[in-house]
Amino acid sequence: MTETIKKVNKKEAILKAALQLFSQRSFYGTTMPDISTLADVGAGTIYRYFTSKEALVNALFFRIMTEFDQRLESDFPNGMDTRIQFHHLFQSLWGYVVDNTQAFVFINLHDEGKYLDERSHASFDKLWNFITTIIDKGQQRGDVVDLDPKSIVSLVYGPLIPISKLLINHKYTASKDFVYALEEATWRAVSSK
Amino acid sequence: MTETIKKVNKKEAILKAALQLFSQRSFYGTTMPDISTLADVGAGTIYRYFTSKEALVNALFFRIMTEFDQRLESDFPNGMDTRIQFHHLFQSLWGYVVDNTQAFVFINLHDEGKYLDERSHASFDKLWNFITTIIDKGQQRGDVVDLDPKSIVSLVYGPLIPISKLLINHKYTASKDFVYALEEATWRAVSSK
DNA sequence: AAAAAAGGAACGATCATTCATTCATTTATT
DNA sequence: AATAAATGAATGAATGATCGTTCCTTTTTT
Repeated sequence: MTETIKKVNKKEAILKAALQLFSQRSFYGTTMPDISTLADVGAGTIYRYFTSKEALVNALFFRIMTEFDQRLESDFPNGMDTRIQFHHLFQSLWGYVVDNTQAFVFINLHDEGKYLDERSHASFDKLWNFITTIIDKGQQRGDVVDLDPKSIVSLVYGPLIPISKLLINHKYTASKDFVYALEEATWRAVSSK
Repeated sequence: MTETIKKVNKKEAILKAALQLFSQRSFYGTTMPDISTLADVGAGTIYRYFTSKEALVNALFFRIMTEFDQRLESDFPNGMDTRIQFHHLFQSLWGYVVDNTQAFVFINLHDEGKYLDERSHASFDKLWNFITTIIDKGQQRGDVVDLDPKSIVSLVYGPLIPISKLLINHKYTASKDFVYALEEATWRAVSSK
């Protein structure tokens, strides 16, 4: 199975290099030779795994969004009350950004790119819709303030964008206590009480 | 003075076109021919006003950050209490984003670009530092929750990033009442009480 | 030995930028 | 006032560099 392992290694090396460069320099600011050099593969090898630069960015975007969404949706406390659900949402959101800062920067740098295909857009919408649904149910129970769900999702998700830039530049450290204090502050904004 | 007027018009046409294209397609995704076509000037004309593509993006970034900062700092209620200062901050922040959505998208798409010079970085830091100072003083008075100022600034500034993307796509309308309700929600997060 | 994978030189396209030239306006000369 | 000379803003074809991609060759695997 050396063959398969190598194949996987090459493909993963390309995706890893692409993530690093796209998150630092953006899609158009990154060249295929840049990626092949960092991945330590020949320029032509990339095209054995991805039909084009666009196909590569879409494969990466879709994979990252799917992993992100799974992290939010897995172990979600479906039966529990709103505050507990919010706790799970907030902590898994912050947990993902702390553990995958580069991926989160990549997402927010590219989510409006015209090179993204339908599948990529759908994967982004899936995560956004999941958060919206949680907020929506909280509102139906009367636990979440009666505001446009889009605003509330932005209130929860938005702060992570500047935070992820600080994390990348090592100008921020997200300790457990820290994140919990921010959860409480955000809950104060979102709660109906 | 026809000459001067024409000069100003060309320069402004170039900056206007550059803002539109950079905010839609990013710096590297926009070509100089793209800009000259949209501005309705010859390709070489851009180089009469800006020495390079980098000089153009820096001129634009600096101008936009300076205008944004002036909007926040002008008429700021320096003597007043924290809640009133927060009201002014929040409303001028949202007011700017609603009136200059394209500019705000441009800022957040390019603020980490390696093509930005020292002057551009300083203009970004100036705005960020202004907000930080307001939060800091509120904390000293005991009115603002005792959290890292960077987190609090992100809590106030961050939500505007997804909101600006929704505004660009005409999927969000920011009415007066709406923004005021969000101000109150955000104040609940930020307030020490 | 045959087949698959990998490599990288080479290709046409397109990039940022340059520069010789045009042309409208101002200044100088009569 | 009329005309000629000078100016400099504007242009866009041309340039060298670099892009994404291809394809022939070499290496590795079976």
